Amino acid sequence: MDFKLLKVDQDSRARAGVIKTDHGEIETPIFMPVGTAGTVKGVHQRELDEDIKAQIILGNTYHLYLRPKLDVLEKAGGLHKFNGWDKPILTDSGGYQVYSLSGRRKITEKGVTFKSHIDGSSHFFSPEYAMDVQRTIGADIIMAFDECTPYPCEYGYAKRSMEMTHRWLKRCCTRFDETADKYGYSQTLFPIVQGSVYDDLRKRSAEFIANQDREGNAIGGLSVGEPAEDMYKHTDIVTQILPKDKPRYLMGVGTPINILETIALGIDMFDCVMPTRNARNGMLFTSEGFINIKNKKWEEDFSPIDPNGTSYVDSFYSKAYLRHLVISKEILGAQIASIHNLAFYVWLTKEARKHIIAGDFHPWKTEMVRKMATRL
RNA sequence: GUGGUUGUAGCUCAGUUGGUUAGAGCACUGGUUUGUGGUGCCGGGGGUCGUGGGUUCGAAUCCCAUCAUCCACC
Repeated sequence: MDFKLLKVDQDSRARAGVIKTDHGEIETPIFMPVGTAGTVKGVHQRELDEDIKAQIILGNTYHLYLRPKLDVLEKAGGLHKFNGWDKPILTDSGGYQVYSLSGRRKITEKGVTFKSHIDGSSHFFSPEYAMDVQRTIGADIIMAFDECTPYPCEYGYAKRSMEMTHRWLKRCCTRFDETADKYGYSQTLFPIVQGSVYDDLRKRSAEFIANQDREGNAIGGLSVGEPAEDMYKHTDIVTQILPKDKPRYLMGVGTPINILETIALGIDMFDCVMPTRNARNGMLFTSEGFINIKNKKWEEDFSPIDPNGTSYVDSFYSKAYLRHLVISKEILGAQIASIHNLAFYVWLTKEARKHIIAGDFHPWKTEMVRKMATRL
């Protein structure tokens, strides 16, 4: 993997760059659609590529490991071959599920024992095994196995958890470095900064992660319920420490406003379930604001979903029809809304990049943030 | 025609030996969802308890009549 920084904004720390992988280039800042179980829910690979213009998607280690299971993925020749997506894939390590499955798992220094949500069976992930699993899935970018602390989280726990995540990271790096790329293309490992909402912990963690000198770095443990101001503050602390010549990935973020604000702080990569999950529930993001398509006021609005939208669904389908589909829980409703929202998210990051390069990112961002807060 | 069953929110139904402004789920309506368990979560509107009488301090609840419903038998 290779990262080239093309331009840094004069009024903020926003950056435009290019990540090169064996599965193609990624222009940053970039939003990465989440494809938990090897599929971006409700979206065809072709739509992802041609309509949404996604440059990289996510897979989830925990989910893929449980289903279809590793032997199937290995026989398929990796996730790219299995699902037909030949652009880059990043896998989350399962660290987030350690957080979201609390109650079904037990964390020790060795690793995490967890129970499958599918059949209740017990499984164990060590940092080493999380590397092996992600290599087998065939991700281009592999994430370190971490503990994502909840919010709120008391200082003592946050500190101990962060220190364990750092020790786990060492183990991840060792295993990653002593194992080979699996399917003939290069794989890389991103470490993750933790530290909850404590300035000194975030600073320490960012320094530790920076010192590992991997090809890219991530910030985790945010967007777990803390106020947006805390998210910005800690992203700010961390991006001032992480190396400038490597991509920075803010995990799990966020709303369009969160994305714009943290691009300004120097973030290059984002992922979030919001555009797809909220799409399934009728929330649409547009360049003029957001829409709850289920609202009665759209019942007889036969105008296009989003006249400014970049995807074909935006002009092809009307608000009234989409409202009908979402309310009727028709599959097509989830598909149309997901394509729309993902196309918008990718457009938003692409547009940010354009303005960073053009040199007018700051005024553009200020105006966009204002619009994004508008309920249509 | 006779005997019985059931009538409570748009739908499916709870509702104690009679006891405050009659509840739930779904539907409707508004908000929310941040490294996805095809979801959660929070709020709101909506009922002359089939109808008409009666008993009682008090009736969805007990009594009578009536209408509707379904079942069985002539």
